[in-house]
Amino acid sequence: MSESRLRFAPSPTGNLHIGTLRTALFNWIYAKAIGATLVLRIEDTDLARSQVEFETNINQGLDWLGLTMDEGPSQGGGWGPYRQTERNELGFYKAHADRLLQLGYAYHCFCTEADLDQERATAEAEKRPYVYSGRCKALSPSDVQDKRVAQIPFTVKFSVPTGPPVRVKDVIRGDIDFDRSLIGDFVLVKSDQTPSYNFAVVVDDGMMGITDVVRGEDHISNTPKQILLFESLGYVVPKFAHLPMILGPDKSKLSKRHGATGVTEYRAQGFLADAVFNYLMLLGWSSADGKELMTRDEIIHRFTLERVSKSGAVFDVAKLRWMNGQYIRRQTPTELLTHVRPYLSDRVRVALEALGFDRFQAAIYSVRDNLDVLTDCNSFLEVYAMDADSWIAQVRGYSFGATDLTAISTFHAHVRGMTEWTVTGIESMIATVVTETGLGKGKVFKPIRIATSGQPSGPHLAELIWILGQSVVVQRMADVVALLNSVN
RNA sequence: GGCCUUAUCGUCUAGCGGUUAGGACACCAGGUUUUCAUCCUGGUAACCGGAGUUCGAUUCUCCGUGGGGCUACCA
Repeated sequence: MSESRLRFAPSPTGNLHIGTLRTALFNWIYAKAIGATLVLRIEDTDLARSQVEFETNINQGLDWLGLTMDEGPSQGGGWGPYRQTERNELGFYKAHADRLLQLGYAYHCFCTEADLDQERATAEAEKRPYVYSGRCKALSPSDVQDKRVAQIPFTVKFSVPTGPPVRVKDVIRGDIDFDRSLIGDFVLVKSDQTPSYNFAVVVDDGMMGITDVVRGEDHISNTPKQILLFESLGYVVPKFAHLPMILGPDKSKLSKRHGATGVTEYRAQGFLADAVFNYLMLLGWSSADGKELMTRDEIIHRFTLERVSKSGAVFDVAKLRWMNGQYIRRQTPTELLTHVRPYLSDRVRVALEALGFDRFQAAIYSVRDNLDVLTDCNSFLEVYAMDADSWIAQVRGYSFGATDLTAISTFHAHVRGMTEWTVTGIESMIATVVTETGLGKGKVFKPIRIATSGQPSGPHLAELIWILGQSVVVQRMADVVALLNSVN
């Protein structure tokens, strides 16, 4: 049993994003691969943007993908609470800030936003990189006391100690050095007395015993700050692994302007959780044996951080759709029915349910090769849902020739006389029609297909006829024969 | 602007000094199928540029160039 503890730490400031989900996925897989505990921590310190509904959405997304968490707000665990607002109420961050203040690693800063803007503007005018001047560090204890008594708003800032470059040891990217003089003193506690992101992360990772941090590449430049904090606080610095970014077609960070980014949207479009899971794993990681279609277990057994790539990956919906189709085709009739059912339009669903369970299931299974996403199902299932009026209207649209009439009437005679209604029976019956009429396959199948379904293409003909049912087919053939005779 | 990072077919990627540079998606062409689709077979298509190291660089080093991220009292 490994002592490793990983964490997935989303902030509920929006619906679960596909990129965030990817991070969760890699954490989950890695946790399974090394037998680690995976913690869900809700980073809701941004009071203005955090909302409960987003946390709900995140949980739903994780559930959908089957990304179970070992500890978290709803799972509980011995290292809670798991929401930063709750941890703040317990004074965790305040205690750590006080400790840093006492140790001299932090100081009170009374600079206003305007002060800081000015510093920034000056730096820019002088074309020199901006770092906070640290002027409040020079305040004497009595000055600080006076300002606090006067209730002047303040932040607590970390005083970056001088020293050699901070080295981030990244499992995926190797060592990355950062010059401390360029880091600049940064905010630990905001003026509303909530912790800043970098501070909260370190306090929580430290307190929760996190050993491995797997997160997006966009956090790399935060890492030196966090390392400094871990060290100042006396916590063991965890191992870091920064995942490459997921990009839009224009190669910039995947965002809303590229289209759907919400996990919920992909579910709504009819993507299967397994397909999304598999596809997302292939964005920035590949198995040593080159296999692409893999079950979760197969991925777990093959996964290593060493095989994660370093460059960003463009999200390609076309490949996701292909993969989804592959997963759809691997479903059993029962599984497919379960997955397709929620996507059926009311009209199609009612019509199909009227066929009885067996034919309902068979109807859905008969169109599986046509589906890329589940929402495609309605258009392909339309043949089964067509009422007599629209069927006859379709049939009238075609001009049948003499051989067509022969094929249809011969078929009519046989189908009427069938005593056992099975797909194989229908297949051999159609074969009989072919030999009996002496017409080629094409000259028989096509008119029969149009006469029975009103469509020039669709599911396998014998299956189609079986699902439509004997009475419907016989009735339709009688109607078509009558129609054609009246026209001639 | 500064810091960090990255660079193989259009896209996802394999490659870890010597390969006909491989696979997948997409695309194109055949085939199977009563039809659409599926499926099968084949094809087009890539090492960003320049120096260096080396007998030999896609691979190692440096410099460019392109891309990306960060640069907040957002996470």
